[in-house]
Amino acid sequence: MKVLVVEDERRLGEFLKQGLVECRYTATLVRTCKEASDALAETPFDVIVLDLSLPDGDGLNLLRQWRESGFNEPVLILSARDSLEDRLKGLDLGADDYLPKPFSMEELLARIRSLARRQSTVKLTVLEHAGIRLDLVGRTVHVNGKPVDLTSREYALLEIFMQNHGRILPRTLITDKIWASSYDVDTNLLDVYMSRLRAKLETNGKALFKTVRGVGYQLI
Amino acid sequence: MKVLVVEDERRLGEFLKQGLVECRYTATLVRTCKEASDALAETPFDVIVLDLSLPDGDGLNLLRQWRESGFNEPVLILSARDSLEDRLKGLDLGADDYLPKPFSMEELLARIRSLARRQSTVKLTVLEHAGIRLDLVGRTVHVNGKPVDLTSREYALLEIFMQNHGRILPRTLITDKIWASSYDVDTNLLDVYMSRLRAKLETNGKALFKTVRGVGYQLI
DNA sequence: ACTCAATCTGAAGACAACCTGAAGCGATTC
DNA sequence: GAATCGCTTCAGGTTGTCTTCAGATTGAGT
Repeated sequence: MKVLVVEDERRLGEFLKQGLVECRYTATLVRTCKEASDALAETPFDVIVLDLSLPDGDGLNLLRQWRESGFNEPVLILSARDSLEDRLKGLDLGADDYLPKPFSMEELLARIRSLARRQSTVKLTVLEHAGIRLDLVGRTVHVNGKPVDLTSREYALLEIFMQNHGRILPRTLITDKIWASSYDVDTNLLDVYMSRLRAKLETNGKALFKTVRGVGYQLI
Repeated sequence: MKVLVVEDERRLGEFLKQGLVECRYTATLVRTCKEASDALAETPFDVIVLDLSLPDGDGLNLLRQWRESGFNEPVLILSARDSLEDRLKGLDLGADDYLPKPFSMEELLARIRSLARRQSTVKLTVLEHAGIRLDLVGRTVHVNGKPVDLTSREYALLEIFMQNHGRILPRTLITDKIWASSYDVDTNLLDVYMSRLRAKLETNGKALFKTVRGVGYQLI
């Protein structure tokens, strides 16, 4: 999780950076508008903490510039100006949050967590749905608490479904992911593997995978 | 842009709703946890404004429940409790913003805009109209929250109507898109499929598709 | 290097879902 | 009230999918 801190006052900047690092964020500290834009152009960040008063320009202008050129990273504004108008202006220019000084480190961290959570579509290590538990790290699968042995192909297939449950996945989309590009369209490998997955997972009789004729399959 | 307001105090609730409507949002006002969950299950909202003290439970528990069951709509908490701990708790339970009472309507609107803006980048994949929800990515269809199975022809037909709802679509325009150019004009395939779509979608009795004699059909 | 087991692959028949055309009935227009 | 257009139902035909099985391939252990 990478955070960019744009803050010209050295002591506050270092304090923020240290607090972030302690919470296992990767924090980058810059002091000017120019440095900030350069850093942003170079690598993507998950959250940006932006102070408004900067030596070479106004933070609000910088923000407007970013939004106009398509940067959509979540921005949290940090400011000593706490009039209502300032807050409104910041939010309408594309800020995602506005924290008036003075603030507690705890609250800043909570708000960063809130912003980051939304952004990252939550990189979970365990997928769970419809009684199926799939551990991405351990590569294990449990159905209703009981372990199930899957071969690597079967596992890859299930993972695609678990990460897209509810959606109807076209056959070509699935085969592209599992058999790379060298997939012969005339073969019925996918049918065979769907049959096996069903046999191993649908133990209690009720269907987990729905067939959509002419299109593909759906994990309900 | 749809906003769900969960607020039990009637005067404040109406005030919020009116303010939102004046800014051209579609606002729904509910007063209890149960009503809120029901509304959310039925249709998706772009932003949810949640008061913490509700007659039938705590807003924070409600929020936790939602997040655990996969609702990821942006939530803005509205609360008289403005201790730091409350704010932190709310944000870490999955709230996207926290606005202490008393607040100005202007600021609430600015924060809602900020939340909605972020959300709206992904929105184009779902068409919604007349109680029908059509997910273009997942290729799924829901009517009043309930999933409906459609064959590929039926789905293609519905998609045309959803992307042109309100318009009167000539029969030839529809058949050209679905049966390509090799469509025999003497057949009544379109009639057959319209009949099937109606049977599957018009469950509650009221007509969704209007026939325009001699011309075509219209999704109201 | 060899053996053995597990997994992967391709083919074929059975099966079921969907598509299609026709026919009878109902509704609307003139 | 006749004619046209649209609605609904049904059965045959087509096509996609399911299942099984045997041969090929891979990988681990000796």
